[in-house]
Amino acid sequence: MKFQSQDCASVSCTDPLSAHDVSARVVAVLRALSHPVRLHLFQLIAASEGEVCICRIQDRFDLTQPTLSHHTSVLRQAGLIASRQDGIWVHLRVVPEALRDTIDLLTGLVETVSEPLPS
Amino acid sequence: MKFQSQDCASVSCTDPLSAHDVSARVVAVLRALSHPVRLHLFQLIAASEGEVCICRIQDRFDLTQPTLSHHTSVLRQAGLIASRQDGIWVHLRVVPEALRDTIDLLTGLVETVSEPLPS
DNA sequence: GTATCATATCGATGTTCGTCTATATGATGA
DNA sequence: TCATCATATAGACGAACATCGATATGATAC
Repeated sequence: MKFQSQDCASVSCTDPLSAHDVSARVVAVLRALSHPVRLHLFQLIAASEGEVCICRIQDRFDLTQPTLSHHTSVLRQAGLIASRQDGIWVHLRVVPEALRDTIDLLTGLVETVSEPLPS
Repeated sequence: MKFQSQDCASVSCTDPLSAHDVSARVVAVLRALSHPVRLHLFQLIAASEGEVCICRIQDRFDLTQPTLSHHTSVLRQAGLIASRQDGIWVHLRVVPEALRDTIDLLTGLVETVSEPLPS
């Protein structure tokens, strides 16, 4: 008898509650933070009281000004930070709500695994 | 008088508790999950009871087998999943501890912002 | 007005990533 | 042994990304 063109005997996997658009936004946030410079940048801004001037951040990195500007732009487009113009300077602040969905999704995944047998 | 070659009058930003190696691992985890296919893949595995056979996952994606194999490899190298060989088949399971540091770091960032004036 | 500053944008370049086809690996059944 | 299966690996190729130098933008001081 030929080898049955069959899958293994394990149970099929099920899709977790759709929410495709949520996943898309979460992916965008994860992508924005998945670069060492941007994660550090975000940490610096978050650790500041309220907001930080970009000029105070530049010398923390061994990168040119356009490169830093690019990274802040990525964070801004992901909704993770917002900026306020103050004369010549630009002050950055974190938008904490932007992380909510991401944290919730990751936490949910861990909990799903920890409790494999929901009654 | 010339324009002072000076920074703005805002306060300097401070580095949050070093932990450079933690950040590096967190970045690796974020990178691994920052692709729609891999996030979905991870969700499918996490939503399964204990583990899933790869053969059960393939048809959920419109991708070739080598491409899926590549993505599972990325998740495995990030420590997010582990695999068990069972004859011809390979079963995948989530390693929930791998997400701990990442969740903690992100949660910490949000809390830092929410409470701008620690006494 | 002009000069000078902080920041943003443009365009180029090398590197990394995602995907594919083709093939290898290693296990199973006959 | 040999054929067939599930999965992994190799190599190629185009797309996306990180970085840079050069330049633009727009605000301030004179």
